[in-house]
Amino acid sequence: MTAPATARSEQTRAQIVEAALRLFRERGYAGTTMRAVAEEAGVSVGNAYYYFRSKDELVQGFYDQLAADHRAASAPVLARTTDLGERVAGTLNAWLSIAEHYHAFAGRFFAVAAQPGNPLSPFSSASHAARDAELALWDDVLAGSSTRIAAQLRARLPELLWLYQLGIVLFWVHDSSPGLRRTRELVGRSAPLVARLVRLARLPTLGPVVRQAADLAASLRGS
Amino acid sequence: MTAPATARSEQTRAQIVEAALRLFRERGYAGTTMRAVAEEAGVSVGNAYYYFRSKDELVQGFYDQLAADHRAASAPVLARTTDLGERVAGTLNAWLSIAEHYHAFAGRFFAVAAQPGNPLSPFSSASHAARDAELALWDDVLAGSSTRIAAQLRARLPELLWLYQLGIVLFWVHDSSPGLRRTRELVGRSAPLVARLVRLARLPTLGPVVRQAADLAASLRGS
DNA sequence: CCGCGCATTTGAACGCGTTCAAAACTGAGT
DNA sequence: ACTCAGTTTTGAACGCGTTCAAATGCGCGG
Repeated sequence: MTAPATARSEQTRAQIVEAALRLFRERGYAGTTMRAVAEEAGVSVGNAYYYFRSKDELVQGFYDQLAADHRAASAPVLARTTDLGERVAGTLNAWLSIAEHYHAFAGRFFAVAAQPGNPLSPFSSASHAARDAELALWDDVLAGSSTRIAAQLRARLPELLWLYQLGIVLFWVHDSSPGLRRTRELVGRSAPLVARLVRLARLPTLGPVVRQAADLAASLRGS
Repeated sequence: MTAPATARSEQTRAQIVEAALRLFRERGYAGTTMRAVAEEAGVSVGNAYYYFRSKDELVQGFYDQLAADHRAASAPVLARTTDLGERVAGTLNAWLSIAEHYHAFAGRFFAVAAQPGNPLSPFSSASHAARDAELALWDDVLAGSSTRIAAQLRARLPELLWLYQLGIVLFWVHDSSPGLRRTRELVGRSAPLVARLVRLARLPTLGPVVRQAADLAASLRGS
């Protein structure tokens, strides 16, 4: 954010964001110009740039909004079941439901986010608030589950599940099937598998492998 | 490619590609304009567009070149060892060695490639030749290995290893450590783990899980 | 009321990716 | 040599993201 908040500036900012997200949905990202956003918001182009450093930054709201809504939308399934597979699937399906309004411009969003150093990147320090919120959500998925989890793995599982989610998201971005059916199927098939792997991780035979995987996940974090 | 080949056109094309890759390396992708590429190649801007539909398409050569070079660079390690972990690590390290010249603009390349429908996407039909070449390489990594592999998994492993490679590449793109040290460490730690998981996949206890994972990998392929 | 400093707004202009009509080139056939 | 058709080349112009100097608005203190 490039400007400190006053009542007037907050209103202008909100108008711009609202206009942008509406036009992105209607026309796609590429089909929406800054001139159109400014006009729709009732401000000048330069004014839009006073508040947002770039067109790409206009989609920041999408990311933050998603993370906030994800937790709320996941609450029902997390309250209802202790089955790990169901909790994982439910949490992912909650995300899919919220995100579907934005599928039209998700490709652009993730393309931008994939660039190193970009504040929108899920791995960037600028996104740590949203990322931490997601990690906390996955921690809750695990905490409320009846599945016994290998001790060395437990601390790393929120991150591994978050990475799993990113994989689902990547698949979703590329999914052009009606109703995003293929992504939902992928969730339906992979979540039980994930739950099963988590359970199997307690097998003594797999102890060394689990330890290695946990160490590896830890090293991904190293900065 | 937008034009049929004649000797003259091949020469012009080559000049443009050469100029582009040189400038991308020197100035990065964003710092290189099409006007600069055209001037460096000794042609007009419009002429550059006669051969390449967009600035992004100029990096197609990078992708194709990588896939071709990867096989050649992997040959020594594949001839030397039958240990699966070593073959996997060697194959990935070969890629890293070839690709390092292009690290400066890799972020842009992958950002573009991540967009749905983009011909540069590793998942697109336009990239199937390069993708098939990579899959064939991973098949060779497995075929020349002494590790016994679970039958239901074998057919799917080239793809799974390719996806593993994409994960490494994604990490590499974001790696700013000296000499891309962290990526090399990731390879060094994950390749033995992968080899171990492949071996463990033969355990009867893991049979159902392996079958499920193989089915899942197959469904990722759907249409 | 005026002046000041800061916040907000403006819109012309800039640079860049890209387009496209027209010019120039090339090789084959008569 | 000329004509024709196809290929290659050109560079001005377009649209878009973005910038920035100047104008306007606002609140506070004297």
